[in-house]
Amino acid sequence: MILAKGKNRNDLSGNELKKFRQKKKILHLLYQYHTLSGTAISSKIGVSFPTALTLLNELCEFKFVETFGTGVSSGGRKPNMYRLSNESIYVIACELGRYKAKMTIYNSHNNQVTSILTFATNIDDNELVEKIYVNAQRLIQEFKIDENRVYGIGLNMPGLIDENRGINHTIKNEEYRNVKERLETRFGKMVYVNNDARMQAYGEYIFGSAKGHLNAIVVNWNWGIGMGLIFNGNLYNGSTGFAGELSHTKFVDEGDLCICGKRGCLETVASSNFLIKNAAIGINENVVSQLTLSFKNRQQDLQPEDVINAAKSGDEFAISLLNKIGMALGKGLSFTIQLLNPEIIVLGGVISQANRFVLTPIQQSLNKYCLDKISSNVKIVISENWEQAGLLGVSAMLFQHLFGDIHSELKYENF
Amino acid sequence: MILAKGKNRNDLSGNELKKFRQKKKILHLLYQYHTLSGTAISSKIGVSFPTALTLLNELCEFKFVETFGTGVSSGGRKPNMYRLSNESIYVIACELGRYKAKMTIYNSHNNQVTSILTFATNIDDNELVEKIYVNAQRLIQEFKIDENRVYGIGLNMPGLIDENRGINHTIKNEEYRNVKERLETRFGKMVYVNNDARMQAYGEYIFGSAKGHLNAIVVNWNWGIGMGLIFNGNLYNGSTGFAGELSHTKFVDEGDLCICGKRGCLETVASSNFLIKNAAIGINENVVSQLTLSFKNRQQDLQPEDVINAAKSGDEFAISLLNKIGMALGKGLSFTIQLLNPEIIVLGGVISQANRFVLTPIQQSLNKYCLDKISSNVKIVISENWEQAGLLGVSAMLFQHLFGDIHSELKYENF
DNA sequence: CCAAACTTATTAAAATATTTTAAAAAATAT
DNA sequence: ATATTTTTTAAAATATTTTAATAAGTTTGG
Repeated sequence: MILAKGKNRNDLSGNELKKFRQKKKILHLLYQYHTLSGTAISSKIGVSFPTALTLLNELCEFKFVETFGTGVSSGGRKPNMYRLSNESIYVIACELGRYKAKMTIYNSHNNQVTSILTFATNIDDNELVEKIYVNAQRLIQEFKIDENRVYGIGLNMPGLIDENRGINHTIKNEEYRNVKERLETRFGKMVYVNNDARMQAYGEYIFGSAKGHLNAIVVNWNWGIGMGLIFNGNLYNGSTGFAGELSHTKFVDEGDLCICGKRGCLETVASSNFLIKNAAIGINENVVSQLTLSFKNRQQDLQPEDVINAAKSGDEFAISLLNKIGMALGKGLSFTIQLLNPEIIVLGGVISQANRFVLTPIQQSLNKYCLDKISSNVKIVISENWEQAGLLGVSAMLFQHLFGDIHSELKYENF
Repeated sequence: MILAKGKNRNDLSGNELKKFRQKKKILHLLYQYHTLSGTAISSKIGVSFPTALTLLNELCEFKFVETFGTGVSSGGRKPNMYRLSNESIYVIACELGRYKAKMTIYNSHNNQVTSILTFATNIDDNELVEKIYVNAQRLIQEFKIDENRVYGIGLNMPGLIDENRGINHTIKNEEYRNVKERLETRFGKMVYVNNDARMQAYGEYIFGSAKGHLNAIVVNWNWGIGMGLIFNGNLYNGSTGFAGELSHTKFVDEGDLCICGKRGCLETVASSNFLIKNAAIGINENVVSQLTLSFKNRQQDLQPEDVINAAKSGDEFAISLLNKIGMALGKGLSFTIQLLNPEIIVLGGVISQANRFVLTPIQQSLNKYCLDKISSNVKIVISENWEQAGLLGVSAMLFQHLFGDIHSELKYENF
């Protein structure tokens, strides 16, 4: 099932290689633009119309591309439109959380073609790769996907990850760190691995609230403060995969001890940690609040969602706690904005659900700490489809790699 | 003098356009790699060797390219090497400072082909464009440059600049803000305009201490703290051209008033402002120091260089002042490092000349404020050719645009 | 150290592919 | 209804790639 007739990619002759590249370019264009006319394709890949048609016909023959009605014309014959075939290319997307993984399969129109499968695992699970393989097989079989049409596996997971080599340095057992290589061996397909916050950012950029904004910042606001950065329309990893570690910068001189070992990190004053810790203190001091009434005897059950819900029903104590972490995150964002001058900041994660109870104090902080002419141009919004952002991001990234725009081509036996 | 024989770029036929693009690609490759063999070029632009040779011969005919000896071989005939012709393409580079402008001309090997001309002007000078034109003509005539071979003018200047439209929003008189358009009209050639700190950063990235480092930060450390950012090998402007404004972030809660109107900006504690202000205070208090001896009766003459020189000769007061601004900048850089995980930070500008007197306190700050696993990978170095960085940067950027990698092609009547 | 075997580059021709041109088809605007 | 615009198709013209032969080196083995 390949773009060039019955040959190994490694011994394509010059012209076959040329056509192979052109076809990949066409697939990439169709992925990006959904539908295109023959004329549009010929001009975009820089060949004449008859040549473009020949290439398109061959792609149709192999079921990668199909015609899709006619397009609009400004006075003249309507053009035939082409799009990627609905069942041409699938990718498996997997998101690994602290205790469980989510998995689903997307087609080249970024439509989910299976349900979302969940299974228990974690980044230090030695059986991780095997579990991913077994569960992928379950999805493939249950939903009758043609396995030969599955061209890659994308995985996002917590930790410090080298995007190119697909190594997760946070995994304790050194032998299991090379996640990409191990998955590639198990599946025999292309694999892409990156950090969860960054893939959520990419998902928001390609499909979500940051769509169309070339310079965007996406915050995963929860127990930590993950940050994904999009610069000039590209995902930014940093030189060793640490970009966006705002969470562990010092904001309070002699502040609380942070899990990272330092004191007074932003995370200690602007995340769920602060929320729960200070809610507990208040409850112990019998502050007037719903939270005191509900959680006095079961503080260990208190979750960030509970504080948010209390705030939404008007609880002043909960509101004041959210106000504090909003101000604190706002201060952190103000540095970020001054340094990076983004178009948009998208907030996701549990705390973002507090909506105006955090948006207002964030804005107050920006007013205080930013130059007006910089901060007045940045939009701060709450993500609308956070649950899928990470899966969609990893799927989009995989398609980008498959179509060869990012990595050097011919590295994998695709198409 | 064009790549395609005697035609206007706007009515090139399909195949002529194709060849035009291929030739531009070859020029770009030769600009990047300096010399290449025919085989290398054919594989890099994706055509067969005979085709590449045809293109190269045509480029040689028009004097854009020349053969340049033979290359190395690992067992076989030595290849003919090609390079850009020494006198094929020139660009004018101009750097506008507070009170004067510097100008010179580079060839496509980034060699200066004229002296550096200096003339008095400023960003609010209504005669700016005319002065640039007149002085460019002087250089062209004095050094007998073929004016038809000058393909563009690059200008870097202070202020908030929209790179694409070439508009400097900091210019007071609105009618004179569109610097790019006005220069293009006057010269009839391609023009590139951007902010000075960013062009210095680009210069350091392409030719200087940041060469080869895909993620680099370049600091212009003087009265302000300018910052240029390189991400994934590309210059980053931010969404409205404000990227790198670390200088005006709040670092001291109730600090000194800054020129920006806010209080306690980094600039008030980490720039020449702090140095001179606090040196003056010390001198008034008759602190034991060379500076007191030399400047007691002429404080208005005190320059940052004087403090640096005093420190170099062992003056403890001067050393302590430099130590303070080093610690302060270090704190600012630690946020930047945590957020952006760069490979290298290059320091330029007057204060960087204090070398170890500032490098040591900067490092101390990083140790205090950064996670070790992030900061341990970043190199902090002093620029080695700061005086030319801005001119070289703008010249390199212009060549990138000329060869069509960045902007859409055919926009200008080049080649 | 020299000749034979092996590489790699260049050139010229034959084979193949692409672009151009022109004509037909299908739709829109006047 | 006719002229205009745009797409599609097919043939002719042009360009590119392949192939094969030649040239110019390097390496190896006697």
